[in-house]
Amino acid sequence: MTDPDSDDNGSKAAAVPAGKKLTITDIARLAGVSKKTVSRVINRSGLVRDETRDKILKIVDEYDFQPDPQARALALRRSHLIALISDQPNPQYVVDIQSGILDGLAETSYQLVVRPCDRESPTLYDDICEIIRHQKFFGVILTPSISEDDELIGRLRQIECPYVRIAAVSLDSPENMIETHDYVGAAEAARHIADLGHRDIAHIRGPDMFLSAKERLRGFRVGLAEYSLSVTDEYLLRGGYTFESGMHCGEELLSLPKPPTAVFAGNDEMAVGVYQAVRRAGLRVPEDLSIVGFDDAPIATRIWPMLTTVRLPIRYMGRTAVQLLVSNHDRFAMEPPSATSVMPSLIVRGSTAAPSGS
Amino acid sequence: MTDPDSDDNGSKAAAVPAGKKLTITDIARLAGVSKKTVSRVINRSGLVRDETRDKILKIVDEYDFQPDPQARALALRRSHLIALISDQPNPQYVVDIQSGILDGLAETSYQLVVRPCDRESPTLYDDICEIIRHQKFFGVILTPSISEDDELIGRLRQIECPYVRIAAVSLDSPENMIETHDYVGAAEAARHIADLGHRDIAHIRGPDMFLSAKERLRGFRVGLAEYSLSVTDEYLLRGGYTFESGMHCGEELLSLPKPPTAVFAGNDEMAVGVYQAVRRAGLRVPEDLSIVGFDDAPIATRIWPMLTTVRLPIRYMGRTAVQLLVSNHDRFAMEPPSATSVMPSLIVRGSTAAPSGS
DNA sequence: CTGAAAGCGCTTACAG
DNA sequence: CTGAAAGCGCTTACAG
Repeated sequence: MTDPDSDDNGSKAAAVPAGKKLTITDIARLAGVSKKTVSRVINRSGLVRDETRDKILKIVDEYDFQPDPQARALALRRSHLIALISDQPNPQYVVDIQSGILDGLAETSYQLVVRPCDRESPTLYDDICEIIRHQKFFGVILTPSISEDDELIGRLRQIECPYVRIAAVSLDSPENMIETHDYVGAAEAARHIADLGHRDIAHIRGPDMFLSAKERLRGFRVGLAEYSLSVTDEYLLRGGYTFESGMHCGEELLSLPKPPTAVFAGNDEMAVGVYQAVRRAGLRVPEDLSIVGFDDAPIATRIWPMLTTVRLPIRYMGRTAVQLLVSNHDRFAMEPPSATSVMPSLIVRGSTAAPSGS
Repeated sequence: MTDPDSDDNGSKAAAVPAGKKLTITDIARLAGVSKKTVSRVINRSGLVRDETRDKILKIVDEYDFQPDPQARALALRRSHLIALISDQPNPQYVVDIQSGILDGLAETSYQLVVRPCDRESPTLYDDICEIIRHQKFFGVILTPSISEDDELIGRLRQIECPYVRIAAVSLDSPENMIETHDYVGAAEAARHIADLGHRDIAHIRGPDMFLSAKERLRGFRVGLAEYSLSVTDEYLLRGGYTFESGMHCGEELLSLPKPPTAVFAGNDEMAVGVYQAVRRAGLRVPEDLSIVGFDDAPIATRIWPMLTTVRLPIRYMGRTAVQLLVSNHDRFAMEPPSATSVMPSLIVRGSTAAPSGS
């Protein structure tokens, strides 16, 4: 009655209620040390005798003790919540990135919170900073195109929020970047098209807001240049990374006095739009027009003929991003990733062939 | 020096540091009441004089005070985290459900945590219960097919975790269900096909694990029965809700001595697989085979001809699910949804036409 | 190397 | 209707 620790069990050593979760106090009592020492072991703050540490770790393991996330967050003023901040329109990209992040987070106490955003919102920066502060997010992962927004990054730095940006080129110091080198994939696409013998080659670039649009165009030009080829002005169109814009650009290209024999679309959505334009014109892929996309979206293998495209290891990128983020700021929780840069690869399928004239 | 409240500001009323966030103690001091009274107002526990409440609310508004989520969760033993537990293979479904949930959560302090799962995992139930207990999730939202798992639901009840299940039919008491009535959509598909004059009608059903597969078959049969039609055994195939399975079933149907003139695929993925089979056989959609899908996935409008299919308001379902979940257990945070049941609708496009023989 | 005290920002009985 | 005390389960200076 006078011992506050023996609330629902008389015996001391066995004072571990079955269903109830242990606290750091229970562990301390079981190990015969103070809470502070247990805390030190859990947080690997060193300065604990090996013997003491081992004894505590044994008990922690035995009872599968995990510190309460909310209590910890309250005391540390920092949660174990990681937010994915994204304005990605491609659902497959979103799901793959999430899967990758969750792969990286498996077996840890970190949780993934999803925070889509809209770059058009006038209160975007304030909203993001406010939620980070209020929820005490451990850090955030940013995908294109919001990852390319330097003003947002400035705000994140200001509130000292750890972040990792996923983008086509390096925009930041390496510890904050996953680079996807879209440039390289686009150059590969160019070489493939040139190798097939095409000379009248078009490109439908993505919107200015996406750095990837610029990079894919740049890489494509470099790849063509290796064959002394280039994209002439009338063959260079601008789409919006949407199916509809791809279709319209496709129609425009096909209505040219001399239509191109091959087109590299900035992403698969637009590439599929070009298929549509080809069909509507009563023409065929790849006989009348070779098409290359970028993304390797599911539709690339659903459509007929299957789309030659460039693949990015998106799930792997998610895993790497979270490893980078966590290992930078909690080096005991996670190993740093072996590489922070990934390479796109060309997947050749049925939508590309030699031009029929050749 | 002797007043602990005046840490970085001498004046009392203005003792509100700019960047720092206010706590309930600050609000109490500003309002000249105790923390407990502020807490009562925030939690709407009544028993506060109107005058006092108004004064406090005014200050809460003025300083935009929001209680600390971790402190609250620690004291209440319950967080404001809502988990989406899902084994949905369709990325568009996942993204749409998430968007809907986030719509419902906008302007609240609830956060969405994503927890994909694998029904094959032997430790699935334990893993889910453990994470719920440890993170003190406010509640969970379940999508097909995991939402159809009664054993999991039993475990959730056991640990008293609030949940909402999204499923084709009612499997639970109404306060825990969003019903999607796949049955109704499938019956519509049947009527449409029958109306066009088809008599040799096939169905590719989904896997047993999905209740939706059963319901879509059931609804389809009922719709056909209204026209005194039925699906004969040789025209009833089983797929796996995947593109490949749809293609194989399509090939099987086309190789029949008397192939069907129309097929209702259990989802769009399989429907697109049938397109592929038709093309490989050198035939055409819809001239040689009419095809109807289910989902209205993005690909439905990308493929040629565009796919006649059944649409479910998935984003709306997500919003409704979260409204139901939160309003059931925190009636001040959210209004209950106006309806907990949604209806599928048939979208007629180019993949269906009268049979060529007619 | 280890611990007692105070604190993170809330809420829950218990008084009054 | 309102408040002082204790507690949720952790960690942070500060001692020793």
